[in-house]
Amino acid sequence: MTLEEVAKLAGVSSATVSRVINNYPHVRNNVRQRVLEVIEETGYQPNIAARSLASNRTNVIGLVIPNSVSNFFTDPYFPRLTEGISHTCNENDYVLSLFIFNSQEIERKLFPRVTRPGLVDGIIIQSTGLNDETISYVIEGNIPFIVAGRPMNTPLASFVDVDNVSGAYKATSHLIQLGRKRIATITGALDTSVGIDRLQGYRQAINNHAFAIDEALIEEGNFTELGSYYATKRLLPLNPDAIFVASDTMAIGVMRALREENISVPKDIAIVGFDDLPPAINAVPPLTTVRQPIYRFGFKLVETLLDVIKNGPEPPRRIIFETELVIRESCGMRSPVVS
Amino acid sequence: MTLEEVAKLAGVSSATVSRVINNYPHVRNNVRQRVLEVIEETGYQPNIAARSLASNRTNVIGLVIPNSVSNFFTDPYFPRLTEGISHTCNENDYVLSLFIFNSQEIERKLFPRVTRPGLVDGIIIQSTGLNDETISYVIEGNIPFIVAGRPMNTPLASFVDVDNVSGAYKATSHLIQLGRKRIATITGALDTSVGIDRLQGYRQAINNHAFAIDEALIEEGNFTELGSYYATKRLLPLNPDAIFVASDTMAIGVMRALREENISVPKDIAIVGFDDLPPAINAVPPLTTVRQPIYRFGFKLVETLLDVIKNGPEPPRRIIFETELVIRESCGMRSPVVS
DNA sequence: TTGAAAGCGATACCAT
DNA sequence: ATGGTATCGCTTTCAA
Repeated sequence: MTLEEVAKLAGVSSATVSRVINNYPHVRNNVRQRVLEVIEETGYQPNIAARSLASNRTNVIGLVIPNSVSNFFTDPYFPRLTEGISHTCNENDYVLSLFIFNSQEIERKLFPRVTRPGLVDGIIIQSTGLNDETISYVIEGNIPFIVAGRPMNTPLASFVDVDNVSGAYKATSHLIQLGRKRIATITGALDTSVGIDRLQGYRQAINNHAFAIDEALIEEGNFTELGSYYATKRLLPLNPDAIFVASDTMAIGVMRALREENISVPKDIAIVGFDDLPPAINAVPPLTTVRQPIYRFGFKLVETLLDVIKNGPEPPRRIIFETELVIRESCGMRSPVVS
Repeated sequence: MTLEEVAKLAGVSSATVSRVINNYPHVRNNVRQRVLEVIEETGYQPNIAARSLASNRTNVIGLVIPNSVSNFFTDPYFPRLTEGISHTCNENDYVLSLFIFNSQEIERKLFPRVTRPGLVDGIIIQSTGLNDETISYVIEGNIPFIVAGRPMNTPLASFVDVDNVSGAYKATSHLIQLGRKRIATITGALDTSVGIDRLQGYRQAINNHAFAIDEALIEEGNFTELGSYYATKRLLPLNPDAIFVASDTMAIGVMRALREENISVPKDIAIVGFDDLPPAINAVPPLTTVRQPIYRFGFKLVETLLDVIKNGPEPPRRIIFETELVIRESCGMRSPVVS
């Protein structure tokens, strides 16, 4: 069943059918009705490939996960983000294609295919921070794109991010205000902007409250539960009384390590995480954390990308979401209301 | 840059360039070389939409998550599965499109779009068990498809599944052999084939070992951590000494509930989970569980779907993976080797 | 408001 | 082994 056949059945030209399908204004109402009836009866569906070829738009956007994003499958952050992206695509009648590059080899080989003409209208690329060779691929590909997370070394790129610095600042300041003195941090991977920014927020908070920063209390994590578990073990001999952990997933690992050593949270060590994903609520004790609007983040990525596709890359869009400290029990201060 | 232009630059016809690109045999070697050089120099990339239209193949497969799959964003099972699917698509030069339907309303509205001609060559659809109206949509769509998980009420569909019955049987039998007498189970959602099959395996094991089944010891869960947390609270008054939990994610919720009540695992209550995902290893104590080959599962889904696309739906393919009991500490029997 | 017709950029058949 | 060309099914001018 093609446009042509529908046109014939409705007794109009294929151009008119096309107009009806695409909701063009200047079609007489009874003609529109007749065409819609035929479409209904025949179950006609337009051929997407033909439409793409003729219109030079695919109505597909790609989500690219570079191989350097190591925690795509272990951190619930990404499924949640993907949900927001997918939902927003649906609402805009776009299709989402997923490009996950498991290794640098695959990435090198396959990346050029992502930017082939007639495949996608634009792409969302997960930021990886330093060494972002992926972003240079995209730029070469000469295709509209937007970065999820602050890209480094790429001043002209549009991106959506949360204010990781201020989020980490809030978390750390909170621990300071509760009277903690030896506040450690387990960072994210420090070759990512997220990891770097959250560490910077920690440093600023410590500095602003006139403590000296003890570099030994800074342990690099890698956004995994296991990594932070070991990082905690390394920290314990230094007797911290609080830890700001750069993700909820990592905070779970911290709590596991502390439980093994019979160290009480929050009495002996207070914990604040980052993300506010389900593991935070389900932790024992429930985790105080920095909430970021992940779903809206995904929504905004798509919305902004569609804007870039439509109106061009200039000027670069820079969208930064604020975060919110969610106080539960792991920081030692009971929340005034149950959250 | 188009085929035509490449042809002109190489001094051959567009048909020949097409042959070179698609690795046809009968092209003289020096001609092939010349064309490849021009492609290299110009950075030519074929237009996917045009190719799809002309060849009537898109080289795209769709992954459909019906709205009834409620745990897509909370269970690490799905990211892992998606990884396997994505990787296998990459290897076969296919693109993966993701269709997540968050609500029945969206699903009804959007499903017909998935099967529009020229969009995908075939789809993988996550099974939801009973009331699989989604699968009937696919069948109506008249497009090659394969079901992830055993479909119910759809005898003719090809599918890939794991042997959930025998997996649950192994888990429950293990608890019996360890001398547990009051073995409860927290099931998956019982409107899914996974939930039903794992419960059946539990029943068979109890029956075969000449216990009577105590229906009160069967609590329905919904594959979420929180759901099993509450299910556990409901079970405790019945004094079970073991629980077979139908997923690792749910087992985490069980352990949380037990910890709150100061009930020791495995001393007071032994636990066996299902899946063998990272949370199982990271649990305290490490979780005995039924391992299923999730990544290979994804691989096989794609491989089989490509076979269906190529060779037609008949006869229906039925692929069932075996499972393996992984003994850790939550069942009360120390593993002979550290795993 | 509608129709005719020229593309869009490949593939694949038919010749040679 | 190579070229010519019809064709895929739609969109989008242009003219009426």
